[in-house]
Amino acid sequence: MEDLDTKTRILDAAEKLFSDNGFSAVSLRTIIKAAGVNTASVHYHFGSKDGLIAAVFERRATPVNAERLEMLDDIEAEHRSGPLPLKLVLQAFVFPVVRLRQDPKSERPMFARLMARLLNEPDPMAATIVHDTFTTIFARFSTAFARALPELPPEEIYIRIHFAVGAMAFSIAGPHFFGDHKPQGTQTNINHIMRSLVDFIEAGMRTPVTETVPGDET
Amino acid sequence: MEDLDTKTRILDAAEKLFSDNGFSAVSLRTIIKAAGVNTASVHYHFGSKDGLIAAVFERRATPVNAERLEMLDDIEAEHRSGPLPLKLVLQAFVFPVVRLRQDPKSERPMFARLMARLLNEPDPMAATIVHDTFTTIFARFSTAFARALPELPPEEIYIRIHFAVGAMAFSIAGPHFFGDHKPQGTQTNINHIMRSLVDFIEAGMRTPVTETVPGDET
DNA sequence: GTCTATACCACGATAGAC
DNA sequence: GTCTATCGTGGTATAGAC
Repeated sequence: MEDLDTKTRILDAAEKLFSDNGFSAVSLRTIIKAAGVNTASVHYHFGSKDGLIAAVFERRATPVNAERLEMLDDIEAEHRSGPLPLKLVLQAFVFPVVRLRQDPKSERPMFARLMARLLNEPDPMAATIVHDTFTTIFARFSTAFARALPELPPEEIYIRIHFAVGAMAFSIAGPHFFGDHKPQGTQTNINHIMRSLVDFIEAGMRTPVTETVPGDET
Repeated sequence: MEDLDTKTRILDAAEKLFSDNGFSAVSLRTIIKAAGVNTASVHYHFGSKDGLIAAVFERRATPVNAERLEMLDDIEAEHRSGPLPLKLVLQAFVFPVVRLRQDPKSERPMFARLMARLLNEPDPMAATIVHDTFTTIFARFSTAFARALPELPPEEIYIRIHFAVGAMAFSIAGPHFFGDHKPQGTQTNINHIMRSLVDFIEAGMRTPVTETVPGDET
């Protein structure tokens, strides 16, 4: 664990710290100490803190997105015509994010928390990273959702994808605010939560649009 | 606008800056300059940056939560026995958040963005603030949802509330990552989005639980 | 009680020696 | 590729003026 090159050691240390505490709460000096490298090495290898964040994220996002697209390819191959099964599309969207488990001690996979953190980060740099690593995913799944929900107008699908992403991100990264109100026997296992999430989103996606009320134009 | 007392001027300036840029991106020195007050006055009146964040948030959260509870009281008064209408409960939960418009220039109400920012903040201090200002709301609405969905087990309601909150927070505060994929004619009006959100959540909440798969125990 | 001036230490970033 | 020194800015603390 200590014989890896500087770059990897920085990435590993940063990944753990960022997923646990968020980006702005973790200083480069903390990462440097945890990785056991020199002060300036982060800037040498990654240019800036933002560059490091992007590198940490993209290292994991690439295989996750590849798996998402593979699963979607399989679904589309088996349903060349007619509507796609919505549940399968949703599973292809959600499950690969959770599958990658780097830290066996943690209940939730690091990449999932990392992604959720990035999605909720107000910093415009985060938005750029998200946009760049997810445009392909967004485009491919948008059309897949359109094929799974042929009666839903594209504008509504667009909005509902955002609801779905928000629900996913929050339930993955969100602190457990109301643990003191948690009913006995609540499943905190991430796989159970994600399956519950897929059911929730599926129903939300399927619901027909209600007629527009006057006075809503932007 | 300049004759207000120091405390209010700090709160107003901070509220605007925080909702636009998030908390960590805005320095106290920026707030101080915008408010035209002295460097130390923030610490005098609010103790710390976290104290200021809490004060900014609670000033708006109090009336919003009061309105939520009023609406819920009305619903419960009209349905003394039997199940509550889910849609009305959801509207009581969502709409007051969006109603408060302090900044006419912005498309989205400041408090809504502020709340969403706070919900997604990794800092434990944010979790404390959220917990303190929302426990009553969470408890009251939990039992209301249980009355609206008598067949759903409490553990599932607990989880689904988190999905709902995540969807709401993300669609309010989330940067518009994929504006370049936005279909023509998409409604960006906050009232339209929130009504769409209520439909989405209602369907997600209503969907029956699927049987548990073995190997999911935590 | 309210406000002001000033100082302190940690942070991200950079330049230049090795 | 690595290390050290240093800069500007951030949150914070406090002593003292009104």
